[in-house]
Amino acid sequence: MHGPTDRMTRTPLAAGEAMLRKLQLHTSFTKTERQVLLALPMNHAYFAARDTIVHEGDALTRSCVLVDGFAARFKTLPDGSRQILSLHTAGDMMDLHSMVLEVADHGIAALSHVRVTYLTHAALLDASDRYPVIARALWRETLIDGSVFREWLLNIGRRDAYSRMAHLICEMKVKMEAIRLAREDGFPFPVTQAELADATGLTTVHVNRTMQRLRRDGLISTRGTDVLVEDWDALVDAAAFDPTYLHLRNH
Amino acid sequence: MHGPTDRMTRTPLAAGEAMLRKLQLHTSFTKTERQVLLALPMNHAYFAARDTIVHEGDALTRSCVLVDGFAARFKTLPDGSRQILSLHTAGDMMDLHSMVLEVADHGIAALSHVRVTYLTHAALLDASDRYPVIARALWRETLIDGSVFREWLLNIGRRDAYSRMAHLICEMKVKMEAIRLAREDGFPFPVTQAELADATGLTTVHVNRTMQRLRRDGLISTRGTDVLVEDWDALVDAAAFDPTYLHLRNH
DNA sequence: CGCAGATTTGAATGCAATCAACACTGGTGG
DNA sequence: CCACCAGTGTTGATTGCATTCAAATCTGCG
Repeated sequence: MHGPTDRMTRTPLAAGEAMLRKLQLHTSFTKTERQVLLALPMNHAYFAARDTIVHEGDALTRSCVLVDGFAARFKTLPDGSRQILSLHTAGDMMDLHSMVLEVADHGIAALSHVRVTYLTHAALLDASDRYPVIARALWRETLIDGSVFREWLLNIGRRDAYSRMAHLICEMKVKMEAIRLAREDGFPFPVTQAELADATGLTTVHVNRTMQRLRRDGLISTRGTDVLVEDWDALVDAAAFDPTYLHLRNH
Repeated sequence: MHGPTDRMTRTPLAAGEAMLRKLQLHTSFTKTERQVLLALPMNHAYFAARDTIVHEGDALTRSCVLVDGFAARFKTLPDGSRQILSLHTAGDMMDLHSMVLEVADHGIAALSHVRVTYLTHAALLDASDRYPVIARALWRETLIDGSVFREWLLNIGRRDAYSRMAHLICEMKVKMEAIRLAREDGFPFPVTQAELADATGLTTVHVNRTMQRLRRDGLISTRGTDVLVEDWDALVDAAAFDPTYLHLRNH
């Protein structure tokens, strides 16, 4: 694993935009607040698929925003088995909690070629102190994060493999739509079955067979790494999916 | 289920103390801040084992603190199956996140006879606005909450039944010790095997057999509803338990 | 082409679920 | 006082979902 391409330059506009768009899904900002957020000092870095963005146990002084691509947070057991805790898309602030907790109790890995932006905790805390709405928005972002973990707990603890996979696909579709990265002919989902296995608590073999069944049943289809939902109602039904836990305004 | 005994009187001192002691496990307060926290208007209520303290989907204007007894947060599936998301002991602020998220995306149930204290969101937000340390402490509390969910995700997704039960017992022991409710001869754990099943994503039958094995292997023993850890090292080893995720100062 | 990573398939095994009783406990009421 | 009952814990037998192990395609790419 050759380290990231780390460019200590001012961030391109799009980086702040991705974060802002995401925060605006649940919070309204004034013009000033938007400007403050966009003016935060940002460094960006690129990672290749399979790179580790943050290592478990690291002490952190900055949080990272996923600007482009797919990433996952994970924990590993001494025996090497891995559990993916969450999947992330553009705009996600993946370790905002480290702003307060300061030590990474889990790792973050790139699933595809990825671009991330770093925000120092110092700058975030400063903006939070000066603008209560920003503080509240960041807090809310971490709370939604927690809400998603709770849903995943239900997913892994009580749904069977079929329902579990269906639920994961529902979640990804809704997330991709929220940030306008889903199209009529499906959404990109460049995640290997081994990674899906780590995310669902299953094995790759079983993920494979379950995905086959979802296709055979006409709920989804795939083309390359894109997923197309063929029958949303049936998928939602199979998953017992209720998007409330995502706390998105438009859902 | 007959409603709670809801007494709209000033809270007895012990209620605020329980919360304060818990917050002080990770945050240092000045005398003033402590006084502000203890002076928050509190109403308390009692519930019997099996009562529902908060219903899934409720709109919330106050958060509750568990003062005495055991409680659990849970989600249910349309088919009636239930997943317990977390177990709580004295001092836990079980739905602090509702302060910002405002709708209960899960329920809270009493596992034993229970005493809770209600804090209005208005009062909490006011105290947060005036004392940044309090705001930070409450945020940290919700972040630790999220950290525990992540560990449970690993627990349920990747550990087998034996390791999973062992991990749950390790967590409870550490939590009970942190609030000084554990003694030499064990700690109270009045949770039925059906509830343990809902917490671990197993069935009651399998929980029963797994607990038997933990006893037979000499890792734990039980007396009534008390649990005594007979071999902590072996238990930690079986669970691959690392208390970092609890973010307690003394561990 | 040749190789590595990813997907797919097959067969055998096993962990945990399911179904069904039975035992034990504490509380209730006749 | 004891019969009764509900909830909890325990045990046995059976089933099945998911794992494990192994190997055969498939795909992209240098």
